[in-house]
Amino acid sequence: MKRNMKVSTAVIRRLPRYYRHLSELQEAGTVRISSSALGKSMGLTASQIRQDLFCFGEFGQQGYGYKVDSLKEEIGEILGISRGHTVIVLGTGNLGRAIIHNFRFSANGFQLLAAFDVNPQVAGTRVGGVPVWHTDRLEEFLAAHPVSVGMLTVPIAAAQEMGDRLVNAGVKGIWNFTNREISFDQKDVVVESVHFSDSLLALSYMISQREDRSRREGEEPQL
Amino acid sequence: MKRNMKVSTAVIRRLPRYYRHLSELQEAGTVRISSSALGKSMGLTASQIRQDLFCFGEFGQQGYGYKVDSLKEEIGEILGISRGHTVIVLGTGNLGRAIIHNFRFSANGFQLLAAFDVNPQVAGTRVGGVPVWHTDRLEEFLAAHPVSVGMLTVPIAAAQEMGDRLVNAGVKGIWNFTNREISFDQKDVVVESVHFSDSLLALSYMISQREDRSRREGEEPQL
DNA sequence: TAGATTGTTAATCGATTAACAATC
DNA sequence: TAGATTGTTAATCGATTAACAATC
Repeated sequence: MKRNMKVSTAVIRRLPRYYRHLSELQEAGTVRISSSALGKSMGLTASQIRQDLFCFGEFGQQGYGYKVDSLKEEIGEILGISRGHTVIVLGTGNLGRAIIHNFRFSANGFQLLAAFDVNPQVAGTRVGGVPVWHTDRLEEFLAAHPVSVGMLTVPIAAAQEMGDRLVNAGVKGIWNFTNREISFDQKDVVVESVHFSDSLLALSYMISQREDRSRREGEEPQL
Repeated sequence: MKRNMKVSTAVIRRLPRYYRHLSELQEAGTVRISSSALGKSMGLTASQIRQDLFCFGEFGQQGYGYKVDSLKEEIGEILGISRGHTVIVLGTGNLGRAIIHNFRFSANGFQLLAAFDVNPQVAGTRVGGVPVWHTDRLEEFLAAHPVSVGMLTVPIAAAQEMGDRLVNAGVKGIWNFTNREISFDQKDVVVESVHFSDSLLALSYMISQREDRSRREGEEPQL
């Protein structure tokens, strides 16, 4: 299941997409799929899919393709879905609550252990079944529970400070939802940011391009 | 401000990051910055930044660097921030509400016109100052208001259908927060997806790698 | 002026695509 | 067996990096 090959970030970013598409195929009852069929449905080439999988091992059968179930399973393993990862949520504002309520942590191999908030009114309550602690007790909690990932949905001004507290207490993964880039000296800490702003601005750029194009085509009607 | 050059998606994805970093520099009162200083703070090479900007024009001065204010302004223009883009929100569940409350649409050049929900109890109310319409009246609304982007925070099962309704009514940009890949026949429609799942699974992969590495190093203590 | 830094072309590197023998 | 499709190496393409003349 493993080669010692350096896996590019481009490949890493595609792995969850494979996993998601295979899950959908599985739900639809599809048993086998070829690299070309999967590629067509995902907008990739068959070569690229085979090349990506080649980084990790051999998962198919010549002349047949891939079994949807087992390929999904294998990619899940590669992604670390069955490693018992744990996560805590920092900040139970609108966004924190929304993600606690909506996001299927367990479907992605994560157990959501607790949430934290600075508001003493909220501490001691539950959000979506998850206990909320006061942020003052963060280090106490981390000393007692192994936490893989801290999810940051705190105000932008608190982002780096909360990140530092997590990292100093040994958390290795930061899932950053604040619109602030954060960084750490420890080289073994991984930061994954979800920047809504970057996403919308990229969309803004793309639709602006289309607008210009169609305006040009409007001015110069097709020959 | 424009060349006719094909701009790669890699460059497009970096533009919002430039914009964000320049905004932070501006807030910090920084007046000028060189490509090497900006690169260092963003984890890019000076060459890459100059090459990226070269796609769009000349924004610096030899021997001096870039004026933070005007470079930010120019990149904002490229991203389409002052084009008067508009957006509506489909689905006022936890996530929709959270984004309506938290996300600074106007700071990204978007005016949030309305939200839509299938729940008749919610229709007619306001969320964060934004009027909520019943989804039945979506087409009526779109006929009366120019909408650049529809933001999808509906249940996964409704994603494609709501997208189709938006696109059939002329909306060109879809900001997709559902964990379902959606697509459209119209080639001038742009879909930008925010897949929380993909993001967390990529993080899961990366921390799993670190776990393996540190376990290996623990077993074979450094020579 | 001398020093710094850009704009821009050329060189390098890495990722994607193509090709095909192996084999189910 | 013949047909299909993988695993894997080689070729191509595109993105990043390097270099340097132009110039502020």
